Amino acid sequence: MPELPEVETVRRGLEQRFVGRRIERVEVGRERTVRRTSRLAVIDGLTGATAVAAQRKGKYLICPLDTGDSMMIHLRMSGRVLIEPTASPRLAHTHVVLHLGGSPHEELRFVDPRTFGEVVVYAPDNAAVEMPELARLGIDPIADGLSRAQVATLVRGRSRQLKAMLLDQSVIAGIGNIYADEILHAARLRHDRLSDSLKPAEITRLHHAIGAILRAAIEAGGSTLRDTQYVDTAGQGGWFQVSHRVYDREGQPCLTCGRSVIHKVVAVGRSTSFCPRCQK
DNA sequence: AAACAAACCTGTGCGC
DNA sequence: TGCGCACAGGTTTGTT
Repeated sequence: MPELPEVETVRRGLEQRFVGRRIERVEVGRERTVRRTSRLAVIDGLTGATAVAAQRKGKYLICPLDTGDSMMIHLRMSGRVLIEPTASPRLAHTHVVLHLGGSPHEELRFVDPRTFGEVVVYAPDNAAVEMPELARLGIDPIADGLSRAQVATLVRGRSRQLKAMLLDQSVIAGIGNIYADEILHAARLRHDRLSDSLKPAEITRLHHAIGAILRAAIEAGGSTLRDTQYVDTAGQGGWFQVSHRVYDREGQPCLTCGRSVIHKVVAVGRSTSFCPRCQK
């Protein structure tokens, strides 16, 4: 599912192929995708506008517009942003279409089978009211940078299970289930270790793992799993899944030590995979 | 403060 | 082969 590396890959696609192109016409199919505001608000807010940048905060995509408003897109679990030729057939569950100016004739398509995703047009000056969750986001390890000292502060300031802490967007923004498991494996730490129990060397490993895993995943264009349909704006999948060392590898040998990878459902009902030998 | 559950959806993959 | 059902997951909200 789209987490920081996947969303960052989409952001780069928007930067290259969406920013600077006037939105000539807007179609909103399913109202649920624009439930935050309304069909009319999104059509009015985007028609004639041009995105001046493509930004990312955690898993949120934000495009400031030349009108002064901003467009927010969240992919949630099954959302996709595709930029495709106007003449090409649209996928099922295409809920929002932005016809782009210039050539070639292309349109931005928001596709989302499970309809958890959102497209919002809001006024940045009023973000505290219209997009309150943005203000609650914690540090983005890539966009903001995350120092070892900051990680030390985060883990010492609370007594939480590490996986729950990594998944908490108000602590660190952008990590989801896949990268939480991969980061913890790389750091050789169990998901249920309490944050305030980490020794200095373990904090160092956690800090390093967060940056290393996320950067490698971005480099690989994210993870495309067999059951998910994550693709970038050009419709291409990522390939970081071939580098997963524990996620979705239940019963297979740990690539570090050979011990069978364990799978269990932990807090928040999230499936979790880890190596019982490498991770302590 | 932290853990836990439920809710929102629908395509997929499994067991029978 | 066909059917039904558990499952997947990001985030918010409410409860323990």
